[in-house]
Amino acid sequence: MEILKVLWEIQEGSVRDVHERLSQSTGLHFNTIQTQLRIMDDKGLVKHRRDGRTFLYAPLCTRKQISSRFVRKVYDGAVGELVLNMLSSETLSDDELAELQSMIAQARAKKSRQKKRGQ
Amino acid sequence: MEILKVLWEIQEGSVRDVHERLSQSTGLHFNTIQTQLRIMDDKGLVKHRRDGRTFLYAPLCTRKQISSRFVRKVYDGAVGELVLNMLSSETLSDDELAELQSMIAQARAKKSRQKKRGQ
DNA sequence: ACAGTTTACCTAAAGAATTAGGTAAATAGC
DNA sequence: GCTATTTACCTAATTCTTTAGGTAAACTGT
Repeated sequence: MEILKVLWEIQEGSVRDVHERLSQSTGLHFNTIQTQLRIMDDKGLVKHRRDGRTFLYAPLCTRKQISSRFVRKVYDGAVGELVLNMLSSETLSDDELAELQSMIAQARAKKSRQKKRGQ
Repeated sequence: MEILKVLWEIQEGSVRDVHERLSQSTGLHFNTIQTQLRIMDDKGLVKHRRDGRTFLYAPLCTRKQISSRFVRKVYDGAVGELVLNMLSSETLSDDELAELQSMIAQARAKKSRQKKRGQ
């Protein structure tokens, strides 16, 4: 997960790039990151391309995909329940809440347009 | 996860109870469920009490806790981002969206009351 | 009382995850 | 040209996960 987060941030990077950003916080060995990236590559979580002698890794899965998988696994897909849980347990700033409201309003508007078009 | 979901549903149950509800869908052996429950017990995910000769297991963690852990792990705690992602990628009915909106409105109202009190 | 069932408990095998050591080739600095 | 560094690649140890077999004790129905 930490590796993915780095790749999401830097878009693409070598083992060294990733290792540099994780070594202070995790203390993990260069080869550990290298092995993890290879395994993640095998699993299709990341991809790599050659740049001269070094491999540049890039993420293949997004936070969104991982989150969708989570919702399916834990909530059987009931996103509403997850959001409800998060609203009641996590700390959200008023700005964030306001943004969420407008996002939802947008989603509803879009939905109602789709419905109209369908009729 | 499947075991936890059963326990959340039935509150408390024996290995047999859990196994019965999972055997059709998973085909897992009774002892497999038993071992998993023991391991989950060791890890503090569930607890058990004796009822005569049989153990009754009950969940110790909630969906909410698991979700909070997920948000911390994947989003570094940025719940808003998760919700945004879910709104844009998952299918929510208009009823659900409406409910979310009112939940958020409630959360904002609560927040503004707290702010007022703090002043 | 005895046969069959249910249970906790013990054990373990196979596979995946996590970590990192070693090596040889390429490269860069002097 | 030679030393030091960087890198891919190979290997492996340790731990965790997932699954289930076996056993002995308790219990149940007859």
